[in-house]
Amino acid sequence: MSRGEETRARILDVAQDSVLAKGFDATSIEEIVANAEITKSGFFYHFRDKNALARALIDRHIEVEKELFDDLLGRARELSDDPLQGALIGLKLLAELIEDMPGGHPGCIVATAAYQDRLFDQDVRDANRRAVLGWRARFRRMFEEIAQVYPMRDDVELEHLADFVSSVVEGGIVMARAVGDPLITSQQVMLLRSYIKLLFEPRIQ
Amino acid sequence: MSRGEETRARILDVAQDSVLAKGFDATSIEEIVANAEITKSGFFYHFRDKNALARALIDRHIEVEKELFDDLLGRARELSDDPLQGALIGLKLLAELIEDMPGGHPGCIVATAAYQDRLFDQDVRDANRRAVLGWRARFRRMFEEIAQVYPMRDDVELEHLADFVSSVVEGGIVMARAVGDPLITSQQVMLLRSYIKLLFEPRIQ
DNA sequence: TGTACATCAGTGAACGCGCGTTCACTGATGTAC
DNA sequence: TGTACATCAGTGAACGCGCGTTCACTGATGTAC
Repeated sequence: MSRGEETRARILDVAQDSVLAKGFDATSIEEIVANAEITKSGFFYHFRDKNALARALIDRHIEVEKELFDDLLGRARELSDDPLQGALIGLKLLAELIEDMPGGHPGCIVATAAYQDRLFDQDVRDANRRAVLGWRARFRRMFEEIAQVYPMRDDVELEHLADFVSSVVEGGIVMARAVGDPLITSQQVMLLRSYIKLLFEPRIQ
Repeated sequence: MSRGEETRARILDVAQDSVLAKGFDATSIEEIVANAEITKSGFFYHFRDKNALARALIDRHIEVEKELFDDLLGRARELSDDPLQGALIGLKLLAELIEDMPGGHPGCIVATAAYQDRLFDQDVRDANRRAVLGWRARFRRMFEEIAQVYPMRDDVELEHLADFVSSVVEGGIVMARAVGDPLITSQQVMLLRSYIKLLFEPRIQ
């Protein structure tokens, strides 16, 4: 990583912290450059304007999250050949991952962008939309594999079910923040896991 | 309602629209007073400062949401004496209510406040916290009544389950906004309903 | 190996605009006698 | 019923501060010959 790339990454790091805590508009460039220890004009060397920063934050978020899930589901798949058990293990790993984050899940910039969309230009909104549709496709595949092996106990659309994963995580983050209890997010993920179990797991009785 | 109360309500109405669309900080007082058709100083007659507006928005939101749920669960209770059936009917009514909102659920200011909390003073954060804890208590009672009659198919905490209702709604709103498909929120509520059904409903087989 | 030039990764000062807030004032309505 | 005063619900002009953005410049590193 060159000096320029390092500075750029540092800007994104400190910007993300502030954006998640206060929202995009309330995060001033002045504040970002103070924390990143450069000058204001240094910021504008790396980003054409504030919108370009938003775009870069979302793009990087997509990248990081994709790697995280690849890793998580890959590990889960190693632990079980069965797609249902793999998914259940994956969700448990996800809950543990979130639980172990100091101070709770830092928040999702896709959610902040969703609640501030009239602020951003079409580019940013598109990037945001693509991120969510990417999650949908990923989890849909996961549930399709399960549904090929196990009958469903209730008649629900796999696409809605795929979105349910994202919903519960996003909602769980909002709840954790609102109540001030970081553990809520992982508890909610475990309830999602309970649903998947009841929906697909054959009854032993 | 006196003239002053009408103006105050009009200010809150237009402010809420903007806050949900762009976030609190990005909503200027200038913009609010333009839409409410008063002068800027008229705004400061009704609110001491911008924080007082945030506080009032959250307080009113709690009030409105409480009435909405009282009405909804009351109607559901009229349709069935059984607590489980009542809850399932209530969730279905909720999904329909959200589905019928033109342009989708307008969003939850508790969620925007959750993602911008460092902006607000302790008063506002407390109001926000109380709102969410109120929901928790309400849904917890609902699930306790069900659990007294029906055994649970999976061992989950009723408190977490109560939060799950809020999580799914909040997450569903985020998803609907991010994807740009207003129907997602009600679809997610129907999945929550599916979970409650599988979790409590006795098997017929 | 030295020189000339180009690119990279910034700096420092200045800009104008919009924002939240204040303050002195005002017309309309309500109340006491 | 009329008058005096108080309160309500604002108006209009001005303020200073912080913000995003621009622009001319600069030292360090890379590249060609």
